[in-house]
Amino acid sequence: MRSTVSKAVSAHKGDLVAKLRAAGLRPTRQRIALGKLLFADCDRHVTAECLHQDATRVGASLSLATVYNTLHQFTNAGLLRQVIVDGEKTYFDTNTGDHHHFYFEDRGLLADIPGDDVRIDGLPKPPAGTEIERVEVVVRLKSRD
Amino acid sequence: MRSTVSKAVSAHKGDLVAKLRAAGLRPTRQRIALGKLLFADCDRHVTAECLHQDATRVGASLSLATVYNTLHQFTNAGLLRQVIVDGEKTYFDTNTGDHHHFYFEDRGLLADIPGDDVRIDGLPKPPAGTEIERVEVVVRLKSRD
DNA sequence: TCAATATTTTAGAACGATTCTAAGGAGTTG
DNA sequence: CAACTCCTTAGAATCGTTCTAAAATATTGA
Repeated sequence: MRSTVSKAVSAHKGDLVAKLRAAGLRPTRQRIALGKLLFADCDRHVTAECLHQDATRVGASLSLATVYNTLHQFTNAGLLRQVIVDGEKTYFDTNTGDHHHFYFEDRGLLADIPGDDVRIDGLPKPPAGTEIERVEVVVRLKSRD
Repeated sequence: MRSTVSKAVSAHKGDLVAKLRAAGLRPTRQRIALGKLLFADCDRHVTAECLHQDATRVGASLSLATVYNTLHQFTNAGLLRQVIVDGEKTYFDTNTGDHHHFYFEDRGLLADIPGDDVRIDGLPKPPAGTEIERVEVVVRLKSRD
């Protein structure tokens, strides 16, 4: 038995390697470590900085530059999606499906709103020569005193 | 009838001074110059950098730091609204009413979508202890080839 | 009007997230 | 294993934005 970390991690190492290969990315130690953190359990919303901390905490030693590179490679491969809600930092969402977000401004945290529940009507058609790439809804929340 | 939008600029200097005073801001040369650029004609979506260029172009000489300060002061006073659609830079919108945006990703430009036309249904209620500050819809556009 | 006081402006330094560089390390293929 | 290509990395560089503290300007009251 190799990994004591969990009895049933949802992303087996084999799956992850296949996933990387399918994306044209070599399954390096660093990418596997990050992939495990990102795709093992439930959906996540991470920044480069916090993923780097996670990795360090788990004992994987890799540079911040690698985290940035990897997040972008994963995003280009369609494994992640970038979410912009805050001018300071960029978030990456492991949920690449159609959905929207709650943003907790106080704490700088994101949470998914399932896309099926939300309907948007009355959008004008896009200006000539352009087409819609995506419609993003962000519900900005503040904590109530 | 005070303002003929045409030859007379819609924001008379006097109005602007009153507006600044009402916001608790002294009507300095710099704030008046920026106020004229921002509130004179139609709604605008500016970045600090581009407003600074505008000001320079018009012959008002002020520092970039002042543009930043002023944009934030105007925002705090409710005269502007901040829009975040791009990790690189922050936009300020002279339309402070309820409305949404088209974002032209190629060109980095924003355009208003009147809020009345758009309806959003099926939003879950916010988590306990929080309340909605604002719901923002961004329609990301790409130019069609 | 002028002096006294409070606010603003500003140049330049500082900052923080992100990207770049170029050199060494690691995965792959035969 | 050799040869090749791709990846990682430390550190420098970038860029938008904020901070600093000193000089400039607006306001107030006499």
